[in-house]
Amino acid sequence: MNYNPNDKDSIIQYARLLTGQTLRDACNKEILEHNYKGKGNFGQVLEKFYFEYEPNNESEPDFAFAGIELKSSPLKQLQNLEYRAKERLVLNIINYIDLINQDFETSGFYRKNACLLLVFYLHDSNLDIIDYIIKIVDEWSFTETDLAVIKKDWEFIRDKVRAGKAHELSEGDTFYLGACTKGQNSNSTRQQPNSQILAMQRAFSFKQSYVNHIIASIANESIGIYGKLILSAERAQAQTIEEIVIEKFAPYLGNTINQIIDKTNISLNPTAKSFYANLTNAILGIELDKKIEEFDKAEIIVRTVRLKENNLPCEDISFPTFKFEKIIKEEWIDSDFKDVLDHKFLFIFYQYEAKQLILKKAKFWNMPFEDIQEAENVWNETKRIVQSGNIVNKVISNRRFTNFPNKSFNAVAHVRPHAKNALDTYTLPVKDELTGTTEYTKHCFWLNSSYVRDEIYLKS
DNA sequence: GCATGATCATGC
DNA sequence: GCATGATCATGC
Repeated sequence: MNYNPNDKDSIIQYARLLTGQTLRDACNKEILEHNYKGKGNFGQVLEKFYFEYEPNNESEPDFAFAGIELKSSPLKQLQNLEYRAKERLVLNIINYIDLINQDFETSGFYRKNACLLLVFYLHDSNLDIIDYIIKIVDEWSFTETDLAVIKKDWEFIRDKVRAGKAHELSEGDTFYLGACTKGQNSNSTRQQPNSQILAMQRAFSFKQSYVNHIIASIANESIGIYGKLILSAERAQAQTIEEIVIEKFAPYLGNTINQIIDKTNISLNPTAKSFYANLTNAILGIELDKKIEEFDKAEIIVRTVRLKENNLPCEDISFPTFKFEKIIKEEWIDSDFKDVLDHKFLFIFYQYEAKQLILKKAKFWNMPFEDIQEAENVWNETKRIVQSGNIVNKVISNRRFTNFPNKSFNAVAHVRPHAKNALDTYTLPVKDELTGTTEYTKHCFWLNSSYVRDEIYLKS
């Protein structure tokens, strides 16, 4: 070995030598050539052939004596050549049985991950993993403020498992630390305490955006201009992000938009671009040109909804368009639609009263388990329609009506166009039988306005 | 007044 | 040029 596995500085110095190299360059060539058979993942090869140890038991850090856990994770490169996390950073698998009897400070999660040695490599699907270029290597541990948020996330996950709801866990439940699914398919299940229902195997993980902030901090680079909601670790220990945000909204509930503008002492043009986003920033005390660090790290999707006097949103809630060719190749479990529904949302409701918009409610929300199953039905039906080649149901005065699941198909979501115009299309994998067209107006999934009213606005 | 098709406007 | 959040238009 070229380093001392019991000495933290020695481990980190040795790890840093990886920067700019590939595993093929950095590892002992004879050992690698004799033992690497083109199988395994990057992390395993890194452990075996660079650090030259066999993966150890699950509950202790990889370098137990030095208290360091080795983690490697892929990067992608943006058009402007900056690096971003390609995916979430997966930490230890959750043992549902053990978890419910733990406290955060003495938990397996914290013992194992309190100090991480991070190795980020540039992913390239054309290359063998031992030819990936390693870009960023450094030790990292939680800031005090983030640790307080993560502790609350961890406790939320533990308490849900305690309640016998491990099978209902969602990444949208929590802010920075998620319980991500781990395993090839929905057959990767485990027993859970306090329920007979088998639960998907899950692991603690940092959300992809959170990993970007880690990368920025260790690479000392900026990924944007941010304002903070939480100004001290003490605040993060005392209150959740949710409580802090709801508290900031409270003084403005019942106010008209003009009253909010007056109170926050900002100048906003109501017809301007990101008017509602600016108003939200003003209420939260964030400068208008800044992104909100905590929301970004937690991948919170903020949506402003205008309600009619009868509580029904003026519009349904849209999501990004899907590609017809892609959806037929996806499985639900790793589909884009499920991914977005596994996020945490902040809904901000304004309601028309006597033609004035009044701030009524700010609410954090993530889709309940049973509704995600409903959304799955919509997704499955959509995939089926695309595969069938029966997109168009009828054409009436040049308007083409489709067979995609509509509002009466499902109480949660439906599919509708979402395009620049009717000629803004994606290619169809199967030619449409009725019209013979090989491309179709871009569509997306929408949350039904009635669902938003009943399940998000009206439910306390 | 709702359901569904169609489109706008901004920012990256 | 396109993705995204938001909104308009038409017909029943």
